[in-house]
Amino acid sequence: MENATPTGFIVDALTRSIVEHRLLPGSKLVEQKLADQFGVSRTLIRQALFRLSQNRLVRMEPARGAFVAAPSVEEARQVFSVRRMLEAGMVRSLIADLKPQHIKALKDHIKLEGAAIGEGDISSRTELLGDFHVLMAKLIGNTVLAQMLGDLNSRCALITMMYQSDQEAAHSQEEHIAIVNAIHARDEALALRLLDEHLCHVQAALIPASSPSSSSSPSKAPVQSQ
Amino acid sequence: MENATPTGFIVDALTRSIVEHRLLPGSKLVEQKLADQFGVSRTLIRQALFRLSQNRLVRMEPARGAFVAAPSVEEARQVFSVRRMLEAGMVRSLIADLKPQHIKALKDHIKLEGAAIGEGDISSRTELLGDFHVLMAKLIGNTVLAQMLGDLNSRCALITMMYQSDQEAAHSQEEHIAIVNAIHARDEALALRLLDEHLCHVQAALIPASSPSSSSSPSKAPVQSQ
DNA sequence: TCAAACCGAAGTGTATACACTTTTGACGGA
DNA sequence: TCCGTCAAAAGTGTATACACTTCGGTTTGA
Repeated sequence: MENATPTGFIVDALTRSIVEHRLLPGSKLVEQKLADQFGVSRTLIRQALFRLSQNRLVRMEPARGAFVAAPSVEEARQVFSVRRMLEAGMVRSLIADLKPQHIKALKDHIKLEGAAIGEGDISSRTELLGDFHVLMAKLIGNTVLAQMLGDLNSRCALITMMYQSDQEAAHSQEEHIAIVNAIHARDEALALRLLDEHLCHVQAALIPASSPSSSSSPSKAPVQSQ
Repeated sequence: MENATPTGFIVDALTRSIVEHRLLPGSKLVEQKLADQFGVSRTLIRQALFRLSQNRLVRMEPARGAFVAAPSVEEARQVFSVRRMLEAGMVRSLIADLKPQHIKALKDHIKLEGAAIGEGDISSRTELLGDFHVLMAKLIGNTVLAQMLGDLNSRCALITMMYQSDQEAAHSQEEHIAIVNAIHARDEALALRLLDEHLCHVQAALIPASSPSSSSSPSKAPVQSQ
């Protein structure tokens, strides 16, 4: 995630602010204020906002400005649907060409998760729980996939951080452990089932009073800070 | 694809130029020249180039400028791997909740493909053959997925257009027909097998003297126009 | 002859200026 | 009181200016 360019620095800073809910969904992002805050000109702020709008973390309305995105329940559902598709294929690939160091990397990662959960570090915990999935993509050597999963992650990290409780985080980690064990045993059917359940659990925990299952709910009125 | 904003117009125009190989991979994109050409200032050109670099159609090097991307064989392999994962899940979803109008939409689309292939309109043919896959995403009501597939498509359309022959295009369309028939028959196993084969064929046709199957080949030196 | 240093041209990176749009709040009439 | 109008303020959209980096070619010293 290291980004040396000024724009990259601003993008990272804003991403953190959004994901950690220091900027609430729906908040207006006024260019000049951000420019003053970061000590740069509007030029760089605008570049950063455009990049964030392509990540779907920010929504831009012509001549009206940039707002922190407020993903609808329906959008979250679609994102998780895509993740299930991607990750099923990923686990198959991983099992098909499994190496000892893969298992070691996954287990090491789970230890990190455990540490963050134990310390109650919510920001780091959310990041690590998401990175577990990105790590699998990297292990099968598919950087394209890894980046897509990373984007999908941050796209809904905003929701994750808002709703996920301590208990749910711990539960997520237990499921990660079970998945790694199934992979280790090269039990593809079990790993796929566990993964699908895991993603469904995460999704279900995020969506408060879920709409039945239908599509295209009119995006709920977001928080309108400022 | 309609985009009313000036930047969007420039992005679309450059995308077409790249995909249709009027701009060759590796070409340098000088901001002032493009600005003169489009009759706007460098500001808008820069915005467009940044957007294209996030699509991976353009690669930007700090203080050196923007270049038309030259995806490596390895990257193409990864993109197709991701597509296979996504589209397998998509076809399952589609069959699970199949409606008559879905079949109609797919068959209508195939007719369009046939027309473009008959007329030898290479640009339109490539676009339609790619849109077949996006259409399936739209039919299952997943716009997130549809957009991802669209991005993946354009990301390698550059390669597709470069290598795909008339014969291969016709072959692609025949495979589309077979897939739709399998979907119509709700034969999931057959549809999945045909889809996987189809994507493998497209991929194989694109990659000239493919590296065996291993990962992370050092990206080959691209065409260095100018 | 060759290589390293140098200089000007070309091009990118950032800041600023200004035009145009949207918002806000006050005023006036019904 | 309420609604429509209008003007000032705030904010976005685009162009331009200028500093800094990179690239090519020439000169200079050994």
